[in-house]
Amino acid sequence: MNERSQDTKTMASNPVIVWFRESLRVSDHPALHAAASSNAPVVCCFVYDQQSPELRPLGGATGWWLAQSLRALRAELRAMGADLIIRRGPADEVLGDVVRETNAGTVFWNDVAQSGPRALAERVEAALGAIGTVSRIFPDDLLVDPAQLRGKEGRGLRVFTPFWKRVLACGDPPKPLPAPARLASAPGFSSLSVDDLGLEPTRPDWAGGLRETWQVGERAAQARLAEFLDRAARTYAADRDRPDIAATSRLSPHLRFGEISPRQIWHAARFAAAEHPAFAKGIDKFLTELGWREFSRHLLYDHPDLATRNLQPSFDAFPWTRDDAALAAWQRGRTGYPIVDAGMRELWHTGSMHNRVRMVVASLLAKHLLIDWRHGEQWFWDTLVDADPGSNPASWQWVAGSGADAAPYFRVFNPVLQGEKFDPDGTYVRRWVPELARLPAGLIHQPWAAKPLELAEAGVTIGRSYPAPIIDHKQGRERALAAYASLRTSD
DNA sequence: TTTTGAGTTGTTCGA
DNA sequence: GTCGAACAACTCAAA
Repeated sequence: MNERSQDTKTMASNPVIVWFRESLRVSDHPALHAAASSNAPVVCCFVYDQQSPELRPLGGATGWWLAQSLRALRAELRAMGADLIIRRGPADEVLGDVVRETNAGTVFWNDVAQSGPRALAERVEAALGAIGTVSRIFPDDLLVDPAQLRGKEGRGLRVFTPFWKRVLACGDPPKPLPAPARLASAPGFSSLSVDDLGLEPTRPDWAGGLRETWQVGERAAQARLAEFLDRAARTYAADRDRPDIAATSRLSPHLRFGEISPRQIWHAARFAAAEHPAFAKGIDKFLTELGWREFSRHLLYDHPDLATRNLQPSFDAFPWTRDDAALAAWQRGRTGYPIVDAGMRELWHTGSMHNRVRMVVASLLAKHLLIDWRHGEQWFWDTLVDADPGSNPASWQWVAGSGADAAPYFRVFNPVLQGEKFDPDGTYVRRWVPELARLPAGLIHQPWAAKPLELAEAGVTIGRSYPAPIIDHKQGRERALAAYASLRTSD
């Protein structure tokens, strides 16, 4: 009886809309939670917007991930009694259409604390306001609001350690919200299918490796976090730099699309550290990595053009070279440096690369090859499933030396030493560069130094089955140091 | 306001 | 093999 009258009342009220942006999940989703609490029918809407100039277009790999993530979200919502309405077009126009179709009085969404997405959201809010619709916006994608974390002269902090101390001093972020048990659904509005968005490759189908590698979606993200905290967090501090060991959380693409929130990660990690004191060190280190994501997005908040402009203006005079052949060799994993080639091939196949190796490949491109970091950033943007608008450009600038708290110019990675130090048995290289698999560990990171007999036994011919180094390390290093020195004398 | 100390992730060289 | 110093100077944050 009660239920029935409740239903009648609910059906009578106008629906509300939840605009899904980056938070492709149902738990700890402030906008969805608030919409569900209103007891009105909920229309969940995703707008694929390639037209609004405020948004950076997705890369290929993130596009593929988005398609999988939308399917997972739609399944979650259907299990709760609602559907996901997918539309395409400029978000302000599309949401206006959906409001008119549904007669909704309120649109809820989670904030994305970046100037582009915020500018778009402001246009949406204005368009909705013009037709008498209320917008309700909730903080979501960061632990701390960048506007609340200011240094002198109102600027954002540009050194990581004080930044992270300030974030920690803010105390725990809000506790994660539960997923709504069920949603009062509004019936049948037209929707595109995920296939209609054309986010997935057909010919050639380059996504096979991505499908093999990843389980996409909120449930997979939660499972991965639980598994990491249960097992790998214990050794994380010691092993996180080892690409040959599965020591990292691999949560970054899930975070990128908000399949899991930073608050959920924070609280789960703190809980695990309290349960297992032996994990505390690893977990602190892990949370620091969450801090780098936070730091990068705060930088992006203050510097919307982070992906295109040097944070240190002195770098505008840097003598980058143009070398399309070298860039292509780097992209394809044919530089002749095994650790670099392994990383670039891992990237192409899986849409990801171990963090340590990202630094090595980036250093080779920007320093040995003197190729503008923006080319590397764009390649990563297109090929990484976790390509993040903050982390990706901030990290590239960090390696190149033009960024915040950046690596000093004289820090040029030696790809042989890095390989020997972090992939000591050559396991990682053997996996991704199979033509070198039969070389012994002592030679696998510098095959050109092997004796003819050793190469013959391993079936390797330098220059034929595997390239000679694209540039001699010592020579490349000296050239890089000279280029960086020119910045200081040029003004 | 001025001063002071510090700043994710390295490499090389020479003792 | 191991160890410490040099590799620069600057910007940043906080006392």
